[in-house]
Amino acid sequence: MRYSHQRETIKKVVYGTDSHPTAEWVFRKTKNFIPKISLGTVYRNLKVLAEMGQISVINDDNISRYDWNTNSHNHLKCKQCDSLIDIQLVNDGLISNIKKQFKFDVDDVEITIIGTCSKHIK
Amino acid sequence: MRYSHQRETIKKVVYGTDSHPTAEWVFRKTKNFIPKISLGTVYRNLKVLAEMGQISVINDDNISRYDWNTNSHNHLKCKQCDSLIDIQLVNDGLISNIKKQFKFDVDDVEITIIGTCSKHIK
DNA sequence: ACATTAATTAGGAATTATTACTAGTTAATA
DNA sequence: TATTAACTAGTAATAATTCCTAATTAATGT
Repeated sequence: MRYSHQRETIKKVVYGTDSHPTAEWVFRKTKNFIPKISLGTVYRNLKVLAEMGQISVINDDNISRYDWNTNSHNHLKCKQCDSLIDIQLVNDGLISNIKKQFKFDVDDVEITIIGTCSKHIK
Repeated sequence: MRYSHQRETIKKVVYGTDSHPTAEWVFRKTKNFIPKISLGTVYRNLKVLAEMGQISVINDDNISRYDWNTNSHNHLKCKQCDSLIDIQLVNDGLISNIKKQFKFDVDDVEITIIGTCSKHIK
């Protein structure tokens, strides 16, 4: 894998936010540093960064969002502001239970809690 | 809401499978009963059925899948065969914990366990 | 420094999933 | 049976993403 200024910049952009941005958002932000960058380049590099395990991909309402946090974690999703908030739920035993109960080899546990965040509870 | 033969047939098709089908799949199946049905009609009715709470929508890898089972439940997703298997995890206390810990009003908890199902473990 | 080369890019076309539009059809009601 | 508003088929439009290709560029050897 050759060095690429575009890829490094895209990576920095993703690492610079907690907002779980979309490709489009990363594209707009990266344009501030590389005005002629193309959207295809952003998509391609987000994909390779994910494949290299340097960022992770979140599947939110049928659009992909990206996250510098590659540790296993969970999300609160607020219906009002559409924001994703990182949380860490402890599921001791869950994985081994699943394995026993369903003979299912667990790679990852995706948990998203849908609701209303503190800012939007009236 | 007026009766519609198309909508009833689409509903029966979704209720007739455990496979969490895509709109495309429902379209193909429904064509066996109504050959001239259009894909737009399928999408529109899947949406209204979901709005009426008669089916639920699952967001899987950036495509929508539909489920007759509208009770809160969870899924095992096999990477090998791409199938979704219904399971019921008990999260006693999870919701009230989230509420306390994050001041977050929970509507729904989405849990998907990614891995390899029994058929594909070697 | 310079030439070689294979990876990478910009820009645009293509693809996929989904929604919107419209003239014609149909279920409900009187 | 006539009226009418909801619904449909067929197609165009949109949104997110991937693919394609000629030009550019990072890495390597000279």
